[in-house]
Amino acid sequence: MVQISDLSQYEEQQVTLKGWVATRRTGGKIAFITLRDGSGYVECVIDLQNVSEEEFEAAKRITQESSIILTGMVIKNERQSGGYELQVKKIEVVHIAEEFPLGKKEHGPDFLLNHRHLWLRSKKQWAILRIRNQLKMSIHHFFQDRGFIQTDSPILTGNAAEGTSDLFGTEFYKEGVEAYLSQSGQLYAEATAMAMGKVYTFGPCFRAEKSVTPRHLSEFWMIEPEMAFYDLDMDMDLIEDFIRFIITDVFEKCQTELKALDRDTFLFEHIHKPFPRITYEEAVDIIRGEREVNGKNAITVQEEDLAAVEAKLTVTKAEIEETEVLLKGNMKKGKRNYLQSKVDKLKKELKQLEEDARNIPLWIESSKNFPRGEDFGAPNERVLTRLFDTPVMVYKWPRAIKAFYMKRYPDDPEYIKGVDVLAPEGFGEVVGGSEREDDLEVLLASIRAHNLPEEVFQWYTDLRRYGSVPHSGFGLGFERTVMWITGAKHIRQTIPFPRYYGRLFP
RNA sequence: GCCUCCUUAGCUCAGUUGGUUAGAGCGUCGGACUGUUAAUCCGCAGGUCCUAGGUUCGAGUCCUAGAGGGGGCGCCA
Repeated sequence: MVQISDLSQYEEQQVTLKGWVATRRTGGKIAFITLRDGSGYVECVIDLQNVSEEEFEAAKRITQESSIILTGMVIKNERQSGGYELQVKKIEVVHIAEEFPLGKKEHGPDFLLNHRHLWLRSKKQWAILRIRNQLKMSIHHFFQDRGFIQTDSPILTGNAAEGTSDLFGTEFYKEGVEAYLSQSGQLYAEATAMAMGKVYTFGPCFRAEKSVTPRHLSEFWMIEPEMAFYDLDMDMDLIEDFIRFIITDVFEKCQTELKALDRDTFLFEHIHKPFPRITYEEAVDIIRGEREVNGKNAITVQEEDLAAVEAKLTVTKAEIEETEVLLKGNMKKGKRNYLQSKVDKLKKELKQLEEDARNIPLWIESSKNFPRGEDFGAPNERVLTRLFDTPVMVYKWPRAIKAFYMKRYPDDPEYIKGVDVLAPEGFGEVVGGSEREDDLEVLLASIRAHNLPEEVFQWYTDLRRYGSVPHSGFGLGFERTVMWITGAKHIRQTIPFPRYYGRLFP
């Protein structure tokens, strides 16, 4: 059996392809079927000169997503997107599909999610899931090549790493004692690092947050490396190498997929540059417009964005009106369809622009009045990353807003040795990391200060009793990274079957 | 949890200050077409206007409640 992705090896040869009908167009004596087999897409030409009358008639009855086996010659044809087409000689039908619910016309998000099991077959979802696969392999390659041991944290745990409010719990193990689905494997990764040196986990995380947003799932995957004898600077060096490697590797290996997604190449063109490292306090100055970045001011940049949105709003409105006037006249059906779809598209853009025009002023206010000492909100992250071409690393955070296990600066104990990596183009946080507190007494005090139950952290504090060492690690949200690389507008597209508050099926 | 917008045919959407028999495109089905790539031509079918109340001579349109969905914020990865 030949895969579509390998067709270039079979030029001018006869092959048999097995797959599904992605699209089809029939004529009187010629028909076209775009066949997909999971490895790729190929246009197949069914010419009455090459097949029997019966087969041609059968071909005309083949519906979208029917499963078929085609035998024919592989012909080079520059007009086709893959460079090759199949001149069909024989058609075998495996199954004629019922009317497929997903057509060529655009669909709403809820309809698509309800048909996720079928939506996966569409070209963009195919491309995203292939990039997801490549990203996973690139991550493993990066760590494996550097002597890291892949390890697994338990998925069911008695430990709540950062509070219990957003955990899924069950009383299965002992009456009155909650077991939780893990929200992070970090604490266990730390223990494993003390045994193995450098480790990384790649496992599922669960958050019972009722957040229904384009960036949240209740079930997602996270990569959490943990390294013994690493301080924050070494951690940041590793993070930078890591991000640059995975982005570059995916970019090199997934050209076809990125093209199918119309992903612009801005990210990939700038990723080789050094990532700026700024402290929290410097970042606050930038957000509030009190410090400039390469001559760019956060407030004025947003005001310019708003002006641009408003200008575009006027232009779009005029264009819609103009097109609607045209539509009132007489014209051919094809022309009408074209104009109608243009209006639909413009109206959709208009909605988005109106949304932006409503929101940007709120974001500007949020920037101007940002209260020093607090954690960044989405608008603050957005404007900060808006000023850079590459990911930006923000380190040295106020102790009060970060997790209990992060190490204090010995000479500046109100700050901790933590880093957030914010992806450019307004994307926001993809990595959070820190050097861990390795002093037993300081750690215990921190656990108490956060009102966490000391008993369940007994084993964790043991790591500071038996050969405590400086160590660091970080966490990378896998779906967030897929979203970033693919440019997907919604995190729900980055995992085959997304789970979030309100969705358990399919 | 808060703010905001939406729910009309299988899908994406129109539907004017409340007024006869609710429209379009796509898709399906039937037919025409030898090179198509969402958008050639002709024709058929397809609707409890989200649900429950209310106002009115009359409600897809107005009011109230509920359900579902989108976007923003918060929480975060």
